[in-house]
Amino acid sequence: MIEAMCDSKMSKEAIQAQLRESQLKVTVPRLRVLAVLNSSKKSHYSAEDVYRILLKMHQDVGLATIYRVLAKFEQAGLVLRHHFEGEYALFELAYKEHHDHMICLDSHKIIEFKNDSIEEAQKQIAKQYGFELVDHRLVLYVRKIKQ
Amino acid sequence: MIEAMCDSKMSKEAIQAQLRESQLKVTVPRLRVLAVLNSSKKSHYSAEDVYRILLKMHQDVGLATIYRVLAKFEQAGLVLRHHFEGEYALFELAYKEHHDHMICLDSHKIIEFKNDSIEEAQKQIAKQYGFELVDHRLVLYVRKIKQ
DNA sequence: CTAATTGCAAAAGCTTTGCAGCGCA
DNA sequence: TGCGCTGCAAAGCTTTTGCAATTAG
Repeated sequence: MIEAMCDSKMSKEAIQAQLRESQLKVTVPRLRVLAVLNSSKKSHYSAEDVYRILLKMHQDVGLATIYRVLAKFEQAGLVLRHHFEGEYALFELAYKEHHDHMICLDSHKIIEFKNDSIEEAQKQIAKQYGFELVDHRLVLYVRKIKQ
Repeated sequence: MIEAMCDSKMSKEAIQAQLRESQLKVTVPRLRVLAVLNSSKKSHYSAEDVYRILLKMHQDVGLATIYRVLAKFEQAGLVLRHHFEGEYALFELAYKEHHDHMICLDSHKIIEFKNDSIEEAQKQIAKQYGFELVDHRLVLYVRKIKQ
């Protein structure tokens, strides 16, 4: 079967390897979902996004399956789940370097950024309160500066 | 009519004033919702929380109304909406000093904290990218340190 | 071969909306 | 009095679940 690679940055073999490393069974739906997430079009997808993209490629996967696959991926640490706008979840591959997000309130564009001093400060704050930092979410809501 | 003050930190008059200042009509449901939000029990409530608390006090307000009231309050800047866990929204009064949140993954307790250097760094980052910071959400997911 | 995975449809949250009646300013 | 607010029930969305059939290892 010929699978359109969805403009993926990764070979099909590499994607299969991602699954095996995570101790996940290699199935057609999982490969298809990973191919979409790996595609270079954008990096944040809702379950519905993935569903529609696969529909358009005539590589349909049931929406319920997509939710189950994404949940498995998240559990395996392959994928991160975000709730930027609150109504629905967005997923992105986790293998990238850690980063936070900036969302433009005008264009709804998502920009990724990283700042070490903020990362470090977070750890310190958790420690101050007697906790260890497990994870965090930082989202900046911004607007283009008008001149 | 005698309104149980729901252990509020604010007098009924002060709560009415909050509404008038925001140019909102003073109605019974709005006063009741504000009384709950102002109560000292906790500071983050879901719409359902507010609904059930008012039920228990025999000061029922329709759930739909609570959602509409909270939306109005948010719009007026009286209330902040959070999506800590993603599934549902939590609301808190906005008049308090700005702060971020730390959530214990074991106890689900919500701890508020403030850190000026992080606040400042955020502004700088937005600026670097040609944006102005409008708002932000920082949530730390933590666990008690085990000895 | 066995346990895990899939697809479909149905159900389950949370939240919003339509509409008729009520209430604040 | 007039516009906005409320309640109820119904609808909307995203996400989850039950179940029988299919598939990976």
